[in-house]
Amino acid sequence: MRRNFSAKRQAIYDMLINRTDHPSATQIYEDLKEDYPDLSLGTVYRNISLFKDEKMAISVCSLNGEERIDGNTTPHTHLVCTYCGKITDLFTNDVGTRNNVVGDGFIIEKRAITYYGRCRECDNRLKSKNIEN
Amino acid sequence: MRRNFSAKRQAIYDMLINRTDHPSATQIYEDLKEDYPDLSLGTVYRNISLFKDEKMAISVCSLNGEERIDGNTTPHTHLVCTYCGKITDLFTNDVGTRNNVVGDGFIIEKRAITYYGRCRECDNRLKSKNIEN
DNA sequence: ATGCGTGCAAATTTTTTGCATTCGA
DNA sequence: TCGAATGCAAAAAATTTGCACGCAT
Repeated sequence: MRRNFSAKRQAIYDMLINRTDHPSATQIYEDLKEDYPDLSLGTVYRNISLFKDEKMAISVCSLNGEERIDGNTTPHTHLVCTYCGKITDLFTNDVGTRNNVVGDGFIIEKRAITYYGRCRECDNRLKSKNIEN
Repeated sequence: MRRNFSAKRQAIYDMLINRTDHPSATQIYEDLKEDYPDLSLGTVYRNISLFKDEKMAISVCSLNGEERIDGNTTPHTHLVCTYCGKITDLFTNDVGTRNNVVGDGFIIEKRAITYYGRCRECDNRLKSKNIEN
């Protein structure tokens, strides 16, 4: 399938890359409404889904019922403020961890490490499919 | 507010502790329906929300539109299979990372580190509130 | 008796989807 | 021109909430 990279798709992607707060679909929609008054929320969701499929974006977490998206797939750490909902990035050179304080004064209450991938069963299933086909 | 730990609340909590697959609200509901035919989905959501408030449970991630919950608040790593939706735990003694393979043959495609807590602004706000009151 | 916990159902919010139309290579 | 991308609105799915009733202390 040939793919067009439309102006709106580009704008949505730019937002994921340029905004530092890892917006939700609705936040992207609200923001782009100004420049693209005829933008549809469905389009935002459709493109986010596409970006995730193509590994151009990832889900950071679910916060207050909204999924938050990051267009930066470079390995880095996320700082999620559960009080105001702001999400920032922490790159290794920012690390100055003393007493659970990192980056620009962010206070860690909970650390989470999550690996996304495929379990042994799914890996086997995928392998055998490749052989059959 | 004094709190009763009702049979249903206990059953929901047990499910979060005993099930190893980190179920969603709907999954818990379906499962408990057998033993508690009059259970309400609202009750499951209300209790999950309560457990999160009291730090007895955490949100693992949002997978296929459903928030997945863990009642084990001990620090550990989550292995999320994005193919079948299974989520397992990895404790440090399981770690045998060679070539992105960990635990029981789980293949890592993406690593995510997330710190939950409070940003500097919110921390300041909370502090000054405590002084005022 | 008091008030927390729940069922039920409605309401709200988030996300997905079908279809006709528009857009872009 | 032709299929991809979108708008729109309806639908589906997930989550929250109001209210009256039940249950535990």
